[in-house]
Amino acid sequence: MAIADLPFDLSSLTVFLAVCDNGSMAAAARTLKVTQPAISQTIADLENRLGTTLFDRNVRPLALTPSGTVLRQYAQTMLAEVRLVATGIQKMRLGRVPQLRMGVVDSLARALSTSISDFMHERVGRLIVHAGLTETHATALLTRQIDCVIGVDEMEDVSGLERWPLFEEPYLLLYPEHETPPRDTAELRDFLGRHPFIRFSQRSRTGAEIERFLRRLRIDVPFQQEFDLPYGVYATCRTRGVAITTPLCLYEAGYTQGCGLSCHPLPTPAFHRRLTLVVRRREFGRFPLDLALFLREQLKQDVMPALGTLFPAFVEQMRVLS
Amino acid sequence: MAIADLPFDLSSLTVFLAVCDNGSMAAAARTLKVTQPAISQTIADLENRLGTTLFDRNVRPLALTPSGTVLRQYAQTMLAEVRLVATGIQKMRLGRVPQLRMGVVDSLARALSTSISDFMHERVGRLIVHAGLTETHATALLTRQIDCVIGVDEMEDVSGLERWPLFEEPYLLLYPEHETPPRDTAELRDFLGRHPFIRFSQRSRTGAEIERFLRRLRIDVPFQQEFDLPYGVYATCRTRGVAITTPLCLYEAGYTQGCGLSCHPLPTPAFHRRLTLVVRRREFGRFPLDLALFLREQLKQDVMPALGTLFPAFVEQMRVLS
DNA sequence: CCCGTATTATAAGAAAAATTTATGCTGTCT
DNA sequence: AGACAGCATAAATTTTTCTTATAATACGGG
Repeated sequence: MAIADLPFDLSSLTVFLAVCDNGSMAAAARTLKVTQPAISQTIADLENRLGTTLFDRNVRPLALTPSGTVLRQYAQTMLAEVRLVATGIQKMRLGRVPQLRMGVVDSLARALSTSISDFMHERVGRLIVHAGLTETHATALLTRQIDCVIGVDEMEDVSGLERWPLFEEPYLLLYPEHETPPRDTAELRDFLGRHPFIRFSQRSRTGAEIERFLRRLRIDVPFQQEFDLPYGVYATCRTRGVAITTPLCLYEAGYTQGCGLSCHPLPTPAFHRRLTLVVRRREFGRFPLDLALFLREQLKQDVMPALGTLFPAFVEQMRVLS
Repeated sequence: MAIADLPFDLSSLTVFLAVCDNGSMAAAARTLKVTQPAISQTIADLENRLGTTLFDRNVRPLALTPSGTVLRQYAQTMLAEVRLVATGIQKMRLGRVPQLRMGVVDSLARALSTSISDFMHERVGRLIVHAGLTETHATALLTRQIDCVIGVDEMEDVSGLERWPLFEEPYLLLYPEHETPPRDTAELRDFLGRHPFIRFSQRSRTGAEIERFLRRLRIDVPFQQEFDLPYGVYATCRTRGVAITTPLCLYEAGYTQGCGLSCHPLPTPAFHRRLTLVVRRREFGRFPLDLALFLREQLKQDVMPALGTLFPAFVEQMRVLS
């Protein structure tokens, strides 16, 4: 039984309008592909619930009563609104969202912000972008303070999320260009021991991954300074120090050739950073898929060429994912 | 299963709003007096049909998703409209009708028209009154060209109608006051033979009933003239002729004492005319009952005193019915 | 006026939907 | 870590809706 005590239901209204439009219950039954008694009983039940007669059965074709005439108007309006509601919800499913709050890691702000703005303009009523660390974004996503995250996926063990891989890039050593870079793990350990190590915040996934990498190589590096933003790490290295970072981070920080710093691959095993679009499952229809496709295209068309120019030694290791 | 393929139904919307308002499915279940799984399954089905998630179940209390927020607005509006529709139909049930086309026999036009106008003013959006003969009204009622009839019931054998008896009055002989009225059937036969008989249209129930009455008494009267309207019969009698009519017809025609005509009871058996309100069954809720009660009151308060003054010999035979 | 055809109403049974019962899983708080 | 409240799910039960069978009624044509 229906939980709610309602004077009618939408199915009954649909049947009622079909009878009005077709001129008889038998014809309405044929149109709706059910039997004629199904229509007869549905109309009788509707009349019972409304407490009034809707059709005059003593003439052929059926005639509407005054109550029936009034209900017909209401019913047409109401069913049109049902379609509007469904269409409105479906627009959201198909990508149109009224408000989107997104967390973007610092390293992508410069690379994507202009093109993201264009993409969002026709798809999102209101866009709110939070720059910051993935740790903060992860918490905010899980507590529904933001709706999606672009960054290093900090929530691989969390269910109920959708993930769209975007980009993969290698970590690299940033060092003064007049130095001789290390060629193996032993030389790297020695090299990092002889230079101040500037590291990313441990609250960031990137910083945490770098620490894990060094522990795997049994390199215990006392860091001299720690920064949240890629620019902070880069600017300090230009004064004194070395860092482990990525091409995108450097691109974001404004790195140029001739800035007095060089980039050197790290010793194996390969060590990469992956950027992912993360949203809660099934809340925005296909919007996240569209956004991911768009971001990949922007990375491929705009960002990759710029990175290729700046970091020719790393081109093979930077990939737009799918 | 519901015949129509709809994106949702009103019951599901009601459940959805109850969860929104109560903050949890368990609380909504208590409010709606069903079990918690009933709510859970209803919401899941609604989400499936809309193709989007409405609640985030990974936090407590439940949080609405953006789609859920949008649907909540729509749902509140739509259910408010359902109540409006039901109220609108119920107003009709309780007596408020948008348009009423009524047939009123000629003999009642003067007696009731002013007070009917007042009564209808607050109950009927648009009133259309057709004066005329009951034969015409009966046909129009059965073919839905008019909605109710006040007059002599011409449709006693027709089912599907509601009848509200209003008034009963005697037929009487209208004759020149200088004549000696007949005292029995034989004298009546002789009397009618010696005077021109002015009769009501045979298309009217009143005319037909009078003919039947005379045939029962084996009085074969060649009529001189026939009129549709009571006034036509009355005016002609004032010139020359006699007629069988009723107090209300005379009242309608403007009969006054001193007009040169007198009224005489007809010989037994008693011969009465009954006026009835007739409508098609269950099309106007209680409106017909209200109208009948009102008409009876008007007949009692306004018409009966006037008739009592004009026709003192007939007071005992004129009755407002119930 | 009668007959044939189409339509509507109704009873009973079948099928589908909705709800309940039982129970396991998950989130939150202490 | 444990207790408690809430949500999800499977299976059983109940209710609703539809179908089948058939009778009653309206209408048009002969």
